[in-house]
Amino acid sequence: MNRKDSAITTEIFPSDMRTSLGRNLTYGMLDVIGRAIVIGEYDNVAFPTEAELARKHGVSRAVTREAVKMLTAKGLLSARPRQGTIVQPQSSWNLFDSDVLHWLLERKFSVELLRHFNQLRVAIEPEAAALAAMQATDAERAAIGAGLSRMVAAEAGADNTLAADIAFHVAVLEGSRNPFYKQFRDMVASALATSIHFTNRIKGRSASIEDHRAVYDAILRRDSDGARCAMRRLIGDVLTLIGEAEATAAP
Amino acid sequence: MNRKDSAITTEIFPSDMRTSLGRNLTYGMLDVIGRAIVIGEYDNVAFPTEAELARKHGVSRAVTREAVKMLTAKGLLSARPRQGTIVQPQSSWNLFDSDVLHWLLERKFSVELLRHFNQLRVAIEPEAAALAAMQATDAERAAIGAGLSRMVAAEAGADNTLAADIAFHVAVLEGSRNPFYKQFRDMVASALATSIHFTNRIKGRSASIEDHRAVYDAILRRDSDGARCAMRRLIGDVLTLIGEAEATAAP
DNA sequence: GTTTACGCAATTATCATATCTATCTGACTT
DNA sequence: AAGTCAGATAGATATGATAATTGCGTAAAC
Repeated sequence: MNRKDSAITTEIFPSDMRTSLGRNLTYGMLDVIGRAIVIGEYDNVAFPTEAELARKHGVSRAVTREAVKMLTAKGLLSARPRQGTIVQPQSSWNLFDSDVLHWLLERKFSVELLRHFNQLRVAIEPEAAALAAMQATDAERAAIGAGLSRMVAAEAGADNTLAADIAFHVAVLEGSRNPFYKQFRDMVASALATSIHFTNRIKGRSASIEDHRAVYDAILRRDSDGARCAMRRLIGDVLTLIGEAEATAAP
Repeated sequence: MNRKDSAITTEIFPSDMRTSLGRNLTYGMLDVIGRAIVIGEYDNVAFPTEAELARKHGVSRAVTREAVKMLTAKGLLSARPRQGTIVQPQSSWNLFDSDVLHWLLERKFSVELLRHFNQLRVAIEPEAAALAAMQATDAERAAIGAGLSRMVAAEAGADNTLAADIAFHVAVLEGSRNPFYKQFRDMVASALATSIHFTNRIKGRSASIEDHRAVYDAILRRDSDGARCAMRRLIGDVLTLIGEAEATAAP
């Protein structure tokens, strides 16, 4: 079969496909199967065999196996002869993988997921700010300041609000000089992108900029406790809003 | 070529191979290549082509491709036609992948890595303890208590010290009822396994047990601030020791 | 002289097929 | 019961051929 005939090709190329993934059949399969797993399509049904998957999507078994292997590496699947391929429990998924994260967010908007995100952020980012206050280089401090400037510019309509917000928070993570903290880039970006629809209407942007500036100022004067508290307040506020939303929605 | 003839087979089967990985050629290749990348074997040399890798290790190209795809999924590699396969910068590696973590730790003992670990723990675990104090179920609280009991038993020689310590900290993470926190299982286990050699001699185990008990007590009485502080003290102590070690070693 | 267009070659991407190996099931034996 | 063996199934591996992509050098065009 020619590649042009593949079901995957017509299914997702070229419009729907995630840009961060490559543009070949293997990545297409990865995306389609990964999304289906996260959606829960195989929750109470047996996962297809390699041969079935290959036939259903119109690709070779080699391509199928490569996609399955990638999903195995991300913790979504495991495969054994005779038993077949099985979906792993969610607890073993690698939630910090940006593909997995993307599929999860794409699934459906969930306030609970947003709360989980921000419960993590409230642990990570204040500590990152504290580390940045102590150890960030001049260039890294400048990047944080640049992020703040972009937020100010965005308020005047000269920049994108979300992009500026992300730039600020990512710059703080970078300033921590700890590779593990830097890993939260994607997570923070996703959390902000998701929560922007949620918080936009509730609370004015100007107050938020003051909160961000407090973080920046503390980092500049190398006040790690101050930076930690300021960042904690920033995210704590969002968390409070989320809690209220859950309380009113759930009664 | 028969599987029994493969270089991988003699290279790593059956003794050296990580037990968490499967026992087939693909996982063998994954382990060998992943380790080589993390060690830095390809830092200033071009990464081999698929054909070369396959020939060098005596396996087929299909197996090689599957291993490369898994490493791509973990962020260590990227592949494009004509350009070849290239090692990604460390910043895009997925450090929360337990394989990557394992290769990193295996590389060589580094106080800096241990510090990075514990700088993350000091963010995560106190917050997890605070969440557990508020939301953990009775069963989860009991699991934390069981971990503490095992630590006491270990002191009397009736249990393994490291395993008990890990059980306690993992139970706290589970008690947070947040899937993102639960992801740090492997990281905390690795950090504890690594740091046990480091802290054992410096500070008595009994003091540590009292610190752990303080966390447990706070969680039991649903005192989230107390749990956060107690856990923070626990890990902060380790961090201080690491800092002192770096200060005396560096100059 | 600079830019564009084109074609070659290298490398990954894909396919098809055959065979091997691990493991589950169930029957058979002890 | 407990152990052993045979068949069936699904993943694991090998092989060789073809397709698609793209970096790069070269020639043509301006």
